[in-house]
Amino acid sequence: MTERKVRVRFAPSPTGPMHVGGVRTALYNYLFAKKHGGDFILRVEDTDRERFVPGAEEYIIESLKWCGIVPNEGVGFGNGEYAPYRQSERKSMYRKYAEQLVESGHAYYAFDTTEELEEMRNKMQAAGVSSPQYNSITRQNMKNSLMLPADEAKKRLEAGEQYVIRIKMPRNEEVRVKDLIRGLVVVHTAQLDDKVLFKSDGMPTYHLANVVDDYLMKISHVIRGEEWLPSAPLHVLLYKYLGWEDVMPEFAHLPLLLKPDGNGKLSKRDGDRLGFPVFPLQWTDPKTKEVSSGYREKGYFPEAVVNMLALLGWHPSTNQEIFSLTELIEQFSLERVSKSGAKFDPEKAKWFNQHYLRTRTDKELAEIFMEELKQKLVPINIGSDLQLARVQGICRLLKEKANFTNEFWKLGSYFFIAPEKYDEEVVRKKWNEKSSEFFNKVKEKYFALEKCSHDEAEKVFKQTAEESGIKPGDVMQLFRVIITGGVGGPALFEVVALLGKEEVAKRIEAAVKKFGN
RNA sequence: GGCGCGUUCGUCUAGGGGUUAGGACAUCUCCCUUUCACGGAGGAAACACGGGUUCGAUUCCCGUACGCGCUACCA
Repeated sequence: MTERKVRVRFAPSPTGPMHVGGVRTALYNYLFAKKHGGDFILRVEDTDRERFVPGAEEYIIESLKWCGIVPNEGVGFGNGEYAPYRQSERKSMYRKYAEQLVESGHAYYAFDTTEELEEMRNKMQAAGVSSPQYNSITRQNMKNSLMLPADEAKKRLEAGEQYVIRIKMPRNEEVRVKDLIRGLVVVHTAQLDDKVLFKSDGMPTYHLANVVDDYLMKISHVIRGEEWLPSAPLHVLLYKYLGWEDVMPEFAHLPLLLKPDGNGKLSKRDGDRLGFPVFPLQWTDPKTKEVSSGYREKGYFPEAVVNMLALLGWHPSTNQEIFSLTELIEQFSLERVSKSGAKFDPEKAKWFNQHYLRTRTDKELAEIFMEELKQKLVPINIGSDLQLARVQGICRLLKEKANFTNEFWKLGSYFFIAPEKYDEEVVRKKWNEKSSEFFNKVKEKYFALEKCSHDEAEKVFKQTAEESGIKPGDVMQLFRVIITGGVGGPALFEVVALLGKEEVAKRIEAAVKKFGN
């Protein structure tokens, strides 16, 4: 069994946008597969038609692509040898396995209607049973092929009566599930119920479909969320009853992603409430038109999201925090996945993004920023190389100040538009009777310069100050306010150089006009 | 309620029978700096509780508490 080729799958249900917890599950599957030279498969588990949401499948595919978690085979990724990968398209394959289980005595037909099931539950609750189950005891009072006379069950089947197939859970056995993260988990079948395997609409439930597909697709490791741990014994039993025990995959149940404040599973609402995305991509609900924000649209880099998610529940033996996807593949192991749930931390997510922002070249950032500038209708000549070079220069300064590229405009709009408002406090404190004369002198000297580089600009400024008997430090802040309107920002003479002497002159004139006398 | 899983700084975590319990984010102080940020230095900050086992337990065992998950013809 250890000789088997590693094949893992990510098997989401298209019931809505996949959130970051799903992305992390996909990521761990991907890392594990790549680490062992195996395959990563995307299988869409759409056995529940009621909950199907249009666009959800496309959303999942696009999200994986954006994150760089690319499956070897599966829906949207060039179907492979085991196609189809959408369970709705595999519908015809499941019935025979369900029937095989009936024949071998491990499952049975049940004809109970929804009303009858409800009645049974109500009765039992009235009798003090808090969560009634359809199990080895209660099944004796229900309408199923185990209790009905043999010919009646057959008759009902032939008459086309609606039925489901349920597993015949043994009365008192121990089921042992070996989990790569949690160790051995032992459950008694007395606690388990006769789960429906095959629904009356001809579709399998998750439990059957999952086991059958994993078997057929030669899946070697099932890596999924912790919410599946309670049903893992059922799956183990299914492998046994189907005669597939020797090729049963290994299980690894991942800890859950928790909400940043308080406790509980991270949910869609948390993002809205706390103001950070829980989805990789922006999503518009097709019915309500409600929009949920996404990491991509919020300005996160996929590397940052992947890096952050990788460390939420997994840790290498070193203190390394920054990982490329390649490094993650090299170092990943299921043994180092933690057992407890991880609270999601938006602040750390921001820190990761800041890191990756600084690793981007000025040119890459300029390309991103240009897109935004176009939309802002900034009067710059987008097509020209000269302007690209200028925006690159701006990005070089701005990337040291920002966490996200979408903060560039807020941080650096003064590169494109002269300030309209000036920091009042600085003006009030620093502007005096000598200011107009001093800045006019600076302006003239800049004009005399052939090229107003940042070195030259600084030298000239300081010289002028000295000549006027002013300490440079006393006018620096004022100069910044005249140029940018505000008090913070990149090295001032870098800004001056990028703006050019004509623009600087204009801004000095505007300020002198406004505050002079 | 039942069953299962979990519990180290505020958060993510390392560690593991004898440690000054380590790192990162956040926070605070200082340095750098014309500003903001970056960067650097430092500070504050944790083994849920109770019993065992042991010379010694945060680490192993058992309970308790708390949290989470599951308990559908949903996945």
